[in-house]
Amino acid sequence: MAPSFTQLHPELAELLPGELHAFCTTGIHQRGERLFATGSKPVNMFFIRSGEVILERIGAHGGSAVLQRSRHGFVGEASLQSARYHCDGKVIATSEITQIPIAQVRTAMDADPVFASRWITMLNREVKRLRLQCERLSLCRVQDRLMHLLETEGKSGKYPLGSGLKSLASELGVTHEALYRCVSMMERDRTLMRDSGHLQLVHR
Amino acid sequence: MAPSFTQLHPELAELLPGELHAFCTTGIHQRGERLFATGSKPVNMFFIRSGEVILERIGAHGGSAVLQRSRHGFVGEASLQSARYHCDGKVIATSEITQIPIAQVRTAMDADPVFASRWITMLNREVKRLRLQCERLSLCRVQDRLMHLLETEGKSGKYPLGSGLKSLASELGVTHEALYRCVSMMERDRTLMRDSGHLQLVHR
DNA sequence: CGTACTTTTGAATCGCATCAAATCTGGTGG
DNA sequence: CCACCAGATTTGATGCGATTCAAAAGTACG
Repeated sequence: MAPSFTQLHPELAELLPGELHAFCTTGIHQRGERLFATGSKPVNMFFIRSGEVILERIGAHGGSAVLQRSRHGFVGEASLQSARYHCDGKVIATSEITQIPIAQVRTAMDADPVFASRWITMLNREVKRLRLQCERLSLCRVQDRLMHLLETEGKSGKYPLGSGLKSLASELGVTHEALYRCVSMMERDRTLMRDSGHLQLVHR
Repeated sequence: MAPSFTQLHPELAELLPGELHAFCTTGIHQRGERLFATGSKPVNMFFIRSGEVILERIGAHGGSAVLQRSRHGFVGEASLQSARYHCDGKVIATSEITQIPIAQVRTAMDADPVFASRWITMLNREVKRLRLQCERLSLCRVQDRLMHLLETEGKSGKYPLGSGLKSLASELGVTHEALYRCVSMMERDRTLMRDSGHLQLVHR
């Protein structure tokens, strides 16, 4: 990871007050890298410009669950006021990621009400997205979950795949075999189209 | 619903700055009442002192999904900056609920950085709870979901039931039959104890 | 060209949804 | 007080769909 002084992503630049920009460092992270580990003390928060990162929790029985899969936006933003991380942050595709020191963010937020308000807006969005994800996971069949995803997260049914269907499967909480079968069945039904890196829902 | 001027719940009184207290009204709501409906404009947010409320989304195909089941704390807090509700708020057990006008909250938050900071703390907690719920719903078997709930939400494995197992079932995203069977099986296994209104996980 | 990973297909099994029906419960009105 | 009703609880039978295990083929990358 080589920190550089690239221009901040517009979305991030707009959210963060100017005096924080200098504290941000942007770098390339490779697949397999861990941004943070369960139990460690949060120092930075992360903003994904491109690539793919998952939040993963390792259960007592060894099994792992993906809490979130993110290809753009904040990761670990809830660590703002946490003493410890409650999950792992893992890079699963080469990613361009901006690090922002938490302490500075906290200071700036206490001083700048407008910044705090924007931050609350972002958290509200996140809460809604998570509620939708819960709704999705409460669906029984794989096809229902996939269609729910395409309808709620996609743009008019079009949804960009990150690093393949396998990672999507874990986000949907199903095995990759089940998702592969579901996709190919929907393609045969002409309910779904798959072109390079995209899923497109076909309304009929 | 008869608004009264009861003392605010301590948790709420601590969160809200003093000048907002006067705008809060607390009342009793009966089962079946709707606090708000999908598509309507948010005017109040709600704090549950006791009882039980669910956030429910009605799907296009008519099926319903419970986004959240709450017996204490805020409901509809993400509506702070929303133009419309994206789900229904339904009372499913006689509840004591405090209403707080959103406009006043917004005003107070812009003026009071400490209040904004406390609000962010609350939202961060909510985000974490939702991530745990997603993790839970990504588990395959009913028993795994139930144990996950008892381990993460309960106090040393003890978890209070609200209005029965049926409502718990919908929170876990399974049919009530499956949950009933799972509970009675775990009781036979001596993995779980059920006394009046409580589930207690037995570690062995 | 070999290695690691994804994608794909197959077969067997298991757990849950579904449909059905009986019992139990608390609360309401006669 | 009792009959009655709505909803919760419980048990049973059946079928579907996903998991699981296995294996082969495709693909990216050093």
